[in-house]
Amino acid sequence: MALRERKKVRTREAISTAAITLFVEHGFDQVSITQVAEAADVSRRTLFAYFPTKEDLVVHRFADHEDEPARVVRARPADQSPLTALHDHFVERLRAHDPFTGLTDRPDTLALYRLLRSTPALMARMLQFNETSQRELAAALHETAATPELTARLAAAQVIAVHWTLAMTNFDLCATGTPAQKLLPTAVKATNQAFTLLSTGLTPLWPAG
Amino acid sequence: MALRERKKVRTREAISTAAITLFVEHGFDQVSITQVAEAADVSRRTLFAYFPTKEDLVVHRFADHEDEPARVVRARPADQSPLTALHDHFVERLRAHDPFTGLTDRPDTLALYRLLRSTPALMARMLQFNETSQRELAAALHETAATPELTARLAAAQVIAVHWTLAMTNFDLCATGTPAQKLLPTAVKATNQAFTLLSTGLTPLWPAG
DNA sequence: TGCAAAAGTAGACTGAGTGCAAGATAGCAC
DNA sequence: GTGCTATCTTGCACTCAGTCTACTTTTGCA
Repeated sequence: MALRERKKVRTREAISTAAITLFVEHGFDQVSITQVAEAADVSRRTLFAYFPTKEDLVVHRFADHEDEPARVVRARPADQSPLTALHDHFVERLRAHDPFTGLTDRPDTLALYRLLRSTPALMARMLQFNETSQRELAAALHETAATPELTARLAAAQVIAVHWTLAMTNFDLCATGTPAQKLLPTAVKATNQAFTLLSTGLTPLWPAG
Repeated sequence: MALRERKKVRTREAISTAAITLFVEHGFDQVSITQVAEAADVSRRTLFAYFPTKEDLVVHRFADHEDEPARVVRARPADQSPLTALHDHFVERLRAHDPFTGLTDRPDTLALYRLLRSTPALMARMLQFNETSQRELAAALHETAATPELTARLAAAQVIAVHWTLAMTNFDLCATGTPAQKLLPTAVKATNQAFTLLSTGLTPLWPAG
């Protein structure tokens, strides 16, 4: 990688780190873009060349996971159902303590999550990621599992909604301070329950008409 | 109702109408708050007394429906399952051409929807409504259907996601210009399919492991 | 008619984000 | 090394959303 490229990566990282550090310490709304730029030792204008909005300074760290569900469905073995693939993958990421699942020990990741949850503007941005995930997952289901378009969209919406609910629930558990290792069994059980619910539907919950 | 109250209602309506008219005509981002205030013949500061943000000028029209799913679940007969109540209610609103379902003929409502869909900031705000709906529905399920908290949250997330998907699908159909009456059978069929999916789960779609 | 509370207004201010034009730096030729 | 070019960076001025404060007008009610 050339010097120019390396510098860009370093600058980007410096800006993001400075931003998150300040935001975590003083709150998202209490820190201005100008302060972030000063802390990262770049001009305000350069900061905007790297991150289009203030929110992106934080949420870009989650952008990689946007198309994860779609990728998982596309990469599954031919004889595996999409739902099983998604289920297995989530449990696997859970065991790896992937922050993507909401289950994590790392203090900086916990602080980042706390920042997200307590800042409406950031949550709104995260929900937009979910929309993208959903659209891509729907496409993947439509193309690889011979699912009609409307059905694929409905299924994708359900899966992503469940995904998000699980992640937020896991984070809330972690936020109490309990070590992730100790919470893993609970989290796995919740995941299994959630995917069973997706798989067998809501009728078993409320059998009556 | 006293004069003061009537005036407030009228002013609020005038501001909102002026805003939506301008936004529909020129686009949300192309119209400034100042222009809206001038069109409604109030000061900028007064406008902000009625609507906290620019987005709210548009989306406040949907705010009433935020707790509709929760209300439906709470108001259902004792022997009816929550899912049936939600299903019946959605079909009923569909037959009434309630804009809430995305199925509508009225040109101004269609224009409003088009505005929403083409403006990311407005869509983001709508998704926040969904979050609230979801939280309230979860509470209603937890309290009236003896559903454990996590289960209630998961179910609520699924229902609201499906709701939103149906509404957007219906709107997309209406946006082509077809009269709502003609689309009703399709929309009802889609709704039935969606609630069946919720009810019996995703396994029937992809039977293999 | 008079008075208190509510509603509206004017104008200055902060902070996010953009456009532009000039300056600094990396890559590459020679 | 020297110079040329493309890219990166910067400063400055600008627009617009949203807030604060202090002031005027209007309404409800005695």
